[in-house]
Amino acid sequence: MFVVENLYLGNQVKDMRLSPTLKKIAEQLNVSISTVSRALKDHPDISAETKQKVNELATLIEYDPNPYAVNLRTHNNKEFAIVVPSLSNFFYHSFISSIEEDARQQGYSVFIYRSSNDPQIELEILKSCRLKRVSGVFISITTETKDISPFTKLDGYGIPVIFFDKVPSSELCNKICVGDAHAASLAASEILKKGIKNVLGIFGDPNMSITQARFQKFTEVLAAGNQKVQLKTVYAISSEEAEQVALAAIADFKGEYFAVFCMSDEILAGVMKAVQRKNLKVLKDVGIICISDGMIPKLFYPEITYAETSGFKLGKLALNRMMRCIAGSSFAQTIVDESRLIEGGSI
Amino acid sequence: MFVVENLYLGNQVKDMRLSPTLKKIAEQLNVSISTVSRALKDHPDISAETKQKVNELATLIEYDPNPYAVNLRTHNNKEFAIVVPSLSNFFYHSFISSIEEDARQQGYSVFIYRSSNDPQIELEILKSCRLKRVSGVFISITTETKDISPFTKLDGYGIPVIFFDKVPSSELCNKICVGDAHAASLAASEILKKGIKNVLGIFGDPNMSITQARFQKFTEVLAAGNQKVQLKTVYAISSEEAEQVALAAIADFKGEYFAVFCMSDEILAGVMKAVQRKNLKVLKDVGIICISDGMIPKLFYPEITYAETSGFKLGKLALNRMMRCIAGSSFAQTIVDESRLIEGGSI
DNA sequence: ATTATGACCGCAAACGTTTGCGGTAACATT
DNA sequence: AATGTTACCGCAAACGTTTGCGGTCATAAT
Repeated sequence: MFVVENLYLGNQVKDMRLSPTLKKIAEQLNVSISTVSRALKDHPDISAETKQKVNELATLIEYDPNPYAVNLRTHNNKEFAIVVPSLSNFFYHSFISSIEEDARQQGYSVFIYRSSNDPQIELEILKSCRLKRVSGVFISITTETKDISPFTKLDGYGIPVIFFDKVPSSELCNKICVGDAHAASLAASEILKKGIKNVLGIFGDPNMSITQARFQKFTEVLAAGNQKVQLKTVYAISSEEAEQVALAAIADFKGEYFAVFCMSDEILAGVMKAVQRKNLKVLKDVGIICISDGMIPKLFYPEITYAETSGFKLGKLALNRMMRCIAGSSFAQTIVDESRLIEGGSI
Repeated sequence: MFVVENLYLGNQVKDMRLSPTLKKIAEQLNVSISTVSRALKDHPDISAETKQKVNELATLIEYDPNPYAVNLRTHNNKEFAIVVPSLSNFFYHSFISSIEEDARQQGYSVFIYRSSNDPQIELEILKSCRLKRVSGVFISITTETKDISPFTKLDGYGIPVIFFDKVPSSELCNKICVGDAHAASLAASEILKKGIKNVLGIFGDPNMSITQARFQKFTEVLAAGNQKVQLKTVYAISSEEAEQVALAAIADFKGEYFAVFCMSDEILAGVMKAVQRKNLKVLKDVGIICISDGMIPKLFYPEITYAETSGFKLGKLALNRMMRCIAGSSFAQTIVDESRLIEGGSI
């Protein structure tokens, strides 16, 4: 690391304090502040002539209302908060990206908060949201979050809370989630369709509801098929563990064809490393299928077939729901985004 | 997608308006608002007894100052803005993550804005930052941004602007950037060290300064080596293009060993697809080296050797610099984070 | 000539803080 | 007894808006 110190910037601290205000416009034009305020919002009480004068001066000096003053009066700002356990995850990125895009178009800004999967931090963040009187909160809760009363409390304050991805089990809240069961069943069906005999299913943290849902449906669909499939399931809570599991399986199956189902990108990453390490040819030596947002699967050749869980789509759905809530809807809705199978040629 | 409508939430809109304020505490305790305000900030003028009463009631009714009122008075909020061209990029994620982490600890919140690489949107975002009177802005500018006066204007308003990653060429601003030249030279040196004869260098958009810096240094170092290396350089502006280029090269070299230098993750992704498609063994048949944040290289086996550009480290540096600016530093500093080589066994 | 009707505009309070300044009482100092 | 200190506290203005209400004119209706 190296540093270059450059020229002195001088003290041109043109203080914020002298930024354009209604008062300044009013003084300039010899009218009252209220008149200026009303003129700018095209109030019928103000004459066309005055409106014009005001607007001209306003654009000239680049007037813009002070959002803090406005909020103080109206209790109405245009800010959303998105709270996620972690940012190192492509799914959240696309979700955030999706929200940000639409929100900006509607004049909203978005705060990003990261709970680090710590319920304590999550609470602090919620508090911050309450204090800031954000217009709404999108949140994917931590795996440890048990008590959802802080969220309903926020809702009670008039701040809609939309849960997404990691959602509480309660039905008295707005939830937008990935169709875990559906995605798992898509993958399982695909395996059945290909008539594969040996299957290794690798799943994530068994304590997470998402894992349970995927596990349950995957095994169920596979069992319900009218073919005899040999299924082995394992939990792996990290990429490395997944790699180990896969290596062991490769040794076990000694040359026999088998398919691996990876519940998540993380697991897929580990599995693919094992596959490459053992120099197996995907599709020919081993079949791979996973549930993913779609970024990682596209890094390999052949691309990995996956049941898509689109953060982008989820974002659109969530914002939509949020807007309805703000508009006054008071139903608790659970929206499940069913996924579709994206064929990549890996199975 | 399917939807479940659930129970009616009722009209428990416990309006924000009746949230705890200084006034309410004051009335309860029969003291003045100023006394409450001062008691809460441990002002010496207030007696220990009063302080205690106030604090007790305050925590009881969960008082927290209204940030809008505070800002209106003090012109001082605790919010940073991060502006990036796109969010679909691991580097920015780790940068954001890094900033968010430290910022939160210091009581700051962070806004995320995405310019979509559109200078027009970028301007709007800057305006929004000005209106919100954020405490500081971290920005990676669009590739089209020519005029940096809007940024210096912000600085003039007392809002420090820290450029990162994609930075303007002007030296009158605070810049934190990746050591492009250094990273490129690390990669080139590694290639020389391994005594590789044939090299394919794939670079991104030739109009970007980052590309130019990397290209220039890479070729320079390679040429300066005292070995004869056969270097071919190509620009590829997408993952797909990179794949095509690599496929062509593989055909060209027909079995001869060569190394590929990938300027970015995107290019690496394309190249790796070509390698897998042609069933080449990395390290044995072909050497790979790249510049990366480190996520993608770790998805392969062997892991790809890369010169690290750490968004995480950059974030720390940037926040550090920001704090200094807020504290009053008025030097324009350019900080370059030199990268280090992470050996992955791919070359 | 008086009254009603609009059209247009300003007063002032309120939102919830912060803070300079001034005030009061009690106590210590001459 | 007059003065100086000290410890505590409140007044009021200010930050920049929004908005109900009332006011002033000129013009139209009676």
